[in-house]
Amino acid sequence: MQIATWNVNSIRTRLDHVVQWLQDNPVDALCLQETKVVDDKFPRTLLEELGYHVYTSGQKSYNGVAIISRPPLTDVSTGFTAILGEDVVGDLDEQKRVITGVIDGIRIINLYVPNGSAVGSEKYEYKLRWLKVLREYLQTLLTNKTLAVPGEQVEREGIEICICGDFNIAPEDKDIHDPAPYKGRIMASELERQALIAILELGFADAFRKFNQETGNYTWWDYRTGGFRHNRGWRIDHHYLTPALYKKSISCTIDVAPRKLTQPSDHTPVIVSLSK
DNA sequence: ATGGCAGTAAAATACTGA
Repeated sequence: MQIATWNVNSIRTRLDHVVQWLQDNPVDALCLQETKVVDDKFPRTLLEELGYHVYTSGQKSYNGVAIISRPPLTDVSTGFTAILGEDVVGDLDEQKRVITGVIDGIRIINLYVPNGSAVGSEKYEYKLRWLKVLREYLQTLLTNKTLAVPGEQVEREGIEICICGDFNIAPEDKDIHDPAPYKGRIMASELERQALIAILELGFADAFRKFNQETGNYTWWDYRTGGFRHNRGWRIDHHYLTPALYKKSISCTIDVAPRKLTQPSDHTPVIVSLSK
């Protein structure tokens, strides 16, 4: 079982790259972020012709997530509200950043965590609030096995979980090419890292760091500063696994090839492989 | 300290990203 994550920065602009990549890397599931398109306009045909099922939660211009899955997903839901209810979630589902479904007993949760703009900004507060609700969402999926519908008990599938996506957080300084100037700044601030740790303490582990402890491994490079050419990047796209899946993981690799293409996304795919 | 580049919506710039 291979599960990949890739922030494509517009699926319509990057469709050729995604189709080519899936032909070269026939993963079981590909989680996309920043699709930037409403569901009706999502370019699904070529992906379906490759033999994939397409599940989307999109909006105009911004955000948007999708799961491209070879077997059909079961128990698909989008947003936090489906699991937590409106009272807890408030307006957080207006931005389309969450989609989940189950294959082979594994719940895949595809996330596009808010960027947060700058520490101290309104968007930063939104990011922290979003991460707090994400923790509740994951806790509910891990433990309660119930839907948020009052009085209704629903047995949920897929208690083993693979969270993946664009977290917009570098967990450690070694995930940043040059951490010093970014100390305390967006994607590296203490409160963001603490919020991520609080989530991982529910029982998730970083698949990539099981296999590689080195710095210099990045998943995003800034368009503006020739970042990729100089490998001035950040590792902000992650897979987090529950213990049984973590044990079963046999590799987690960053594929830098798509970042070298013309007109690339600023992110590149990350793939986790799980043994049977 | 700011902008660099890129995508979207829309028709020129404004907004957002990270």
